[in-house]
Amino acid sequence: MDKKYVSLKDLAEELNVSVSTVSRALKDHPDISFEMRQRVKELAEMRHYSPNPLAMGLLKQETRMIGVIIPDIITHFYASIIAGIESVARENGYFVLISSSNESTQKEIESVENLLKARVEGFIVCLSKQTTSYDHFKGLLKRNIPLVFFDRTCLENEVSCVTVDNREASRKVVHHFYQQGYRRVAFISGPDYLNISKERIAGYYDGLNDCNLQIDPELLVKCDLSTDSARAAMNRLLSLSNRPDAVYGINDFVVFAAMKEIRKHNLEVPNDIGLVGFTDEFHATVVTPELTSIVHPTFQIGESAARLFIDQTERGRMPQMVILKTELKVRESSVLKGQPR
Amino acid sequence: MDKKYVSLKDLAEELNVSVSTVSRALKDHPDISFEMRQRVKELAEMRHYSPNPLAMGLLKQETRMIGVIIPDIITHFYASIIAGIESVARENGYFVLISSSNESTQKEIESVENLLKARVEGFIVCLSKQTTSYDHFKGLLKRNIPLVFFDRTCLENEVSCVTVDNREASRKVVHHFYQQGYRRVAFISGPDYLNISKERIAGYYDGLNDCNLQIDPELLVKCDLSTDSARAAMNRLLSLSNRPDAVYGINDFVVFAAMKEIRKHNLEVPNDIGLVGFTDEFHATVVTPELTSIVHPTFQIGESAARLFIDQTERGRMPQMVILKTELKVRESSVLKGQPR
DNA sequence: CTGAAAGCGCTAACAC
DNA sequence: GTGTTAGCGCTTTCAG
Repeated sequence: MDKKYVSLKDLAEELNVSVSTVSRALKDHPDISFEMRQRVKELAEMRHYSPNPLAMGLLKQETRMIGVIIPDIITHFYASIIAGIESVARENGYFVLISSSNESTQKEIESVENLLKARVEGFIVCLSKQTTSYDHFKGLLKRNIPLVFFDRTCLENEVSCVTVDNREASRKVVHHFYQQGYRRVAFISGPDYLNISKERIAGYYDGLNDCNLQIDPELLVKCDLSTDSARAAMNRLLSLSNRPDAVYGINDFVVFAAMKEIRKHNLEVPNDIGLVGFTDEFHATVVTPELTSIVHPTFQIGESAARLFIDQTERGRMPQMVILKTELKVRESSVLKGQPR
Repeated sequence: MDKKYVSLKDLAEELNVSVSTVSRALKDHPDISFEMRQRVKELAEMRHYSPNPLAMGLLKQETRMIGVIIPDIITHFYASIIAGIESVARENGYFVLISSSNESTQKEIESVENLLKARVEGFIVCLSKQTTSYDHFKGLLKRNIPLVFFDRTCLENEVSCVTVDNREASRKVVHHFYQQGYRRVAFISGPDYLNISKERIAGYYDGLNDCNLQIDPELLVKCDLSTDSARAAMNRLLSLSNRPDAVYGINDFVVFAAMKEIRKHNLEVPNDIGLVGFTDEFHATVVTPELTSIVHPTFQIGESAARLFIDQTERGRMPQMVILKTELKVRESSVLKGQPR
């Protein structure tokens, strides 16, 4: 099989000039005569020349590759963020190498190592839900390798992060429930060490306080974000002697599980129990009743993360924090059909 | 900023030997003394040496990168296939570069060009729904660049393809409807030039014939796979003087749209109209009633595609066709609650 | 205005 | 056993 790509050398030979002349001509170096530039460019065009990124990378010590580590790629939330990252990356001439941690710290560490071996220039990461030790990321910082976290973050003081106004969002949810006439608002949260859990819990409390609702520890339950544990959490709520009349879930996935559990108990959404989710995945509009949810600006999260990354890599910017606004999209699952109680 | 990675040269200098000695020692070349091998390996370990893939790629003219082009990354179907591709790729030391066509032929062509510029070794592709001319892929074949299609395929005689038993699957759907007592089975298909449309229509006819149901051209409607056109298609069916009592959709997405339209007309699933989808995305179990659907073995599709790719690249295998089995997962949307009619 | 040469990190053929 | 050298494709001094 013959060579697949033409090199500068090939062009040079064909034109009977040196490689360096060709190289310069293609970059419009002023030293090169106009005529020569024309000739070179013409031939390059004709032969479909494209510079070999490997050679460039080797020379410049840069690969134009960004390593992205996410818990998984099949959740709409992450897929959509990746789309955002990709779009900014592409605009700036970067490629994206994706690696899934499958929510396992072990695989997350491996992902870092593998991507490093591939010589990515830096990382954009959403922590696995298991991860509580951050040594593998501290190592990157020590080596001055650019790093950006989104959604689930850590080391916030030293690393660029992109999140949403989790606390404010949660507060809005409680307000909304209150306005609809719900009075016993429960929250199904995630693991305590995750920033998103902490922030959303804080906002939940804020909201309860704002509305003069009593904080009842029984109404704050936790799950590990899996379907099973979400169901279990919902069951705990349903078995309370004084069960909630509204449930807010840390993400839509959890809420879908809760919804099924509620139905199993022959209770009805929204009249017996109001329901609000977080993320607003596509499915939110597919379920019946349609799910009220905090809209996560997923694509923009990706875009912001990529932009922070590039700022850091190319312009040496200091780490910064970007907090995006969310919005409560009210649908059927939290709107009382009868008169508000 | 100092150098981020240690090179063979660094190791060589530290050990006062030549670069080639180090290189050979690390590969357990028999020429090198056992003692030297030990010393070299030890230091390499200590310094976290990892070979520079750019240098290797330049030398060997290979990048170990696979270009993957998909209509989009946020649909569960594609995301899940990518996960499959990635898993096999990783096992075999390949990286995956993903590029979305956004269902546009133009962007598909650009994706090919960009990935080529990045020097991917070959492609795994699912055609955009717009694509009817295949010149950009023929070009790859001419240049002997490995190519594998999945799901939406073309050039089947010259290119490796991974699909599912579309025809058989459709037939099974019609049989199922028939057994449940449905008699006017409609099919919402996609654009005619797509292989998946053709094959599923063929199976739909097969099924009707098997069951001695009359083929009524009014019951075969087409959409461009968008929500809007799916809704329009469903509306056409609902406005028929003799409307269908069962609807089969070319994918779940289309069926969700149809479901909404049915509800708008105050008809009930499954009693007024039975519903079956294709793909079995996660949402299938989230909607009410839960959706009966053909289970698409998405992860395996990805795995197979990647394996075909590697067979072709590394073992020079001829193009082949892999057809995976599907299964009908019966849920609520197609099971009559009252007595079968 | 253009060419020669070095070097990015690595391997392999060829010395010795 | 180990070192030397050339070369993969490219840019960039330094010469001329």
